[in-house]
Amino acid sequence: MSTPSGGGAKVPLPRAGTVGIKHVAQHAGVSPGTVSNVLNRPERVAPATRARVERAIRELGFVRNGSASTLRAGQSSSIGLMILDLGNPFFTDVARGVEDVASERGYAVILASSGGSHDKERRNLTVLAEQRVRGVLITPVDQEGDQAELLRRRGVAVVLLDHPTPRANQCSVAVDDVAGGELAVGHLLEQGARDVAMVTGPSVLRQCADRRKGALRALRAAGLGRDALREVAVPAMNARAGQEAAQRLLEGDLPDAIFCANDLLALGVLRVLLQAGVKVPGDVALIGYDDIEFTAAAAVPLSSVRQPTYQLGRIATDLLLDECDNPSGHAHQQVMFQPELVVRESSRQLIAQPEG
Amino acid sequence: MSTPSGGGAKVPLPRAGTVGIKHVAQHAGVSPGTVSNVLNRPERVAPATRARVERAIRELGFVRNGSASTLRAGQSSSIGLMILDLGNPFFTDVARGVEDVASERGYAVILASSGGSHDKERRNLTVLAEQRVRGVLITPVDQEGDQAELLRRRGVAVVLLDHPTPRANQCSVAVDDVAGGELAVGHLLEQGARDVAMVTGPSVLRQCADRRKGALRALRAAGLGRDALREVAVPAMNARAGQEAAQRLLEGDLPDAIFCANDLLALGVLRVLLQAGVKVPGDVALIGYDDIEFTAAAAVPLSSVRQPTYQLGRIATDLLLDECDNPSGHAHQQVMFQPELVVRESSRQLIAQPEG
DNA sequence: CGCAGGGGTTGACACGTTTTAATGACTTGG
DNA sequence: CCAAGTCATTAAAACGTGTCAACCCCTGCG
Repeated sequence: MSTPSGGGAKVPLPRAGTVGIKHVAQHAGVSPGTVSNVLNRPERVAPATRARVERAIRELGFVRNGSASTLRAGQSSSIGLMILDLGNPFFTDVARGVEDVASERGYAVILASSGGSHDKERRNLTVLAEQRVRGVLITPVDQEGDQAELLRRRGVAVVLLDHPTPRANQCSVAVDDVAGGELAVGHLLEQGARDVAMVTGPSVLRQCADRRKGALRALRAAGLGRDALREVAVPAMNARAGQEAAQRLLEGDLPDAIFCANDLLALGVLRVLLQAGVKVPGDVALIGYDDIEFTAAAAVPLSSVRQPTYQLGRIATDLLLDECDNPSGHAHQQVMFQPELVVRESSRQLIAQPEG
Repeated sequence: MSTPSGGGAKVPLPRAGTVGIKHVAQHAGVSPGTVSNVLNRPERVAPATRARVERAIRELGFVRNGSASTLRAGQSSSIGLMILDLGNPFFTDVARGVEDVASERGYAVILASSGGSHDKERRNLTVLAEQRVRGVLITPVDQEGDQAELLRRRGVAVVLLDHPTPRANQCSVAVDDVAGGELAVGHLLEQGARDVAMVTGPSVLRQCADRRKGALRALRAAGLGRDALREVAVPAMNARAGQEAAQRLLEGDLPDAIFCANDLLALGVLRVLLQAGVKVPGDVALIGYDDIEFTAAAAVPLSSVRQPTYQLGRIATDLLLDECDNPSGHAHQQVMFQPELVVRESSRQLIAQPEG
């Protein structure tokens, strides 16, 4: 009974993994169509038949061939998620939000990271397009190339993630980085800083450009010119790059305060400053961006700008799947969150200092 | 010329994204077989023909249908990577190694995270199996269920990642966690600790169990019984869980030293201890595990146990792809790395203390 | 001039699933 | 007891690509 090879096997079972719907059908004594029904509309199959088919599936170790389903259906039931950097907790938090919602709504997520490279972005998007994903969530490397536009023309739903757009023909979810930059630097100025440095990543990254714009705006509001902002650009957005930036700053006169375009940079900067005997915030105030989990546990608890990270992922995915499930009746939305200043020890001082 | 709808379109072009090899063939005035050749064996096609086809591909915005290819080929050219926790830098570092090698060798990576849940692990593996991935790299949730075994039976190559195996019928890449636990606790004892606590995650996790085993071994070697080890088990392996563990420890007498099963836990513990006014390492020595980037920048630079993370990913992927590309002539290997103790401030003291 | 050989191209089929229209069995009401 | 349904199941036709044997045409050699 339990020997699958027993029943007059007209179709011999090749290596496992090649068991198809037909084999199951034969084993259960039904037609392939019925097996398909068991898999996709179980309620249309008589209970007895269904049980027989399900047993055959178990016994043969059948696994549905997703390629064939997708081919037949014309589209898969997965979405692509393209982020900038796997090593940045900001993005992995976003990814958690995406996965949770997708899973709730019966979609699988294909996660890919561009690492900030146009080339990798393009290659990964090609793979996603070939997989006929239902839609794509993307944090683009920059405004230009606009790979996303190509996808949208091909009928793939696209939602921009952590990237606002003025265009009304697509969804986007973002946090106001200009406001965030203004918050951060405004706070530093309030604390008495007059000579502010900004450590920033590649200027093609919108996040960097916008946060810088906000920083300049804060300076202007305080009656300072843009020369008041010393800029240190590094080629990446991780702690190592932050260390490099700090070393460069140590070569000259130190500023009053440093605004880092993200927390990873800030952690790197902090480390080098402390090693060099610079007191934070005594000698230099420091603030980062993203408020990742580790900032609170840093050598000096780091001030930062908080974003609704997990929510960002959730909402973007909701928008995307709404568009997928109901392409015609979908109204594109551009969602913009406001960031929140989180003040910790690293930037508390200056004017308050004289007392001690 | 440039109007695709121009040439006596027998096959009308439906919505973009539905452009198939046939449309391209017609547009270029060749047969579908030739287009396929251009895509897969360009050298067999005459240069002039190839150019014509490539132009048609560009003009029509053709994108190969991966499902159809995979269906026809019987297997895809992607591999699955199943990790325990997206939020742990250890795993994202591993993932970087995997992606780099896979990309070098022409494979795509489908990244999935089980989050330590059997259920999610099983669901994700099912998706991977349905996608007919060439192979799977997996850090299993625990030894039991052995979902990986099922995959292997179905003819999918499987390499265990960060998980050793005694079985000779499969590849595995791991770091000796027992040795790591012994290193960590041995170090704490050398520093004069006598009352050691271990903060650990779910005991089903092999990493936790092995590191604990190593810890006990170190105690035994020092002539101490296993009661010398106070254990605090928390349900997750992140900073929040670490905070919870520290709060529990604060309710009773504090130990001399704390060994955390990973750095995220250690960062959480550190934070709560410092907030409670406990001096680290003055009152309590602390050591973590994994040596993630943030440990060095922590409030008190954290001692840890370093693993060759990126290499782990690279080597595992090499093994997997060797097996995929040459299934018959492949010799299974069980690779085991040795961890390395990294001593920083958080565990330096005790016996040296009396001097100051 | 005829023929062998080979490079270039073609056409048809197979991959495994889903779907649709049609078939068969079985129930119900007249 | 038959007609008209209802419900469960089936057979066959797609989806888009890759492969393979067959075919055509041109060149070079006898």
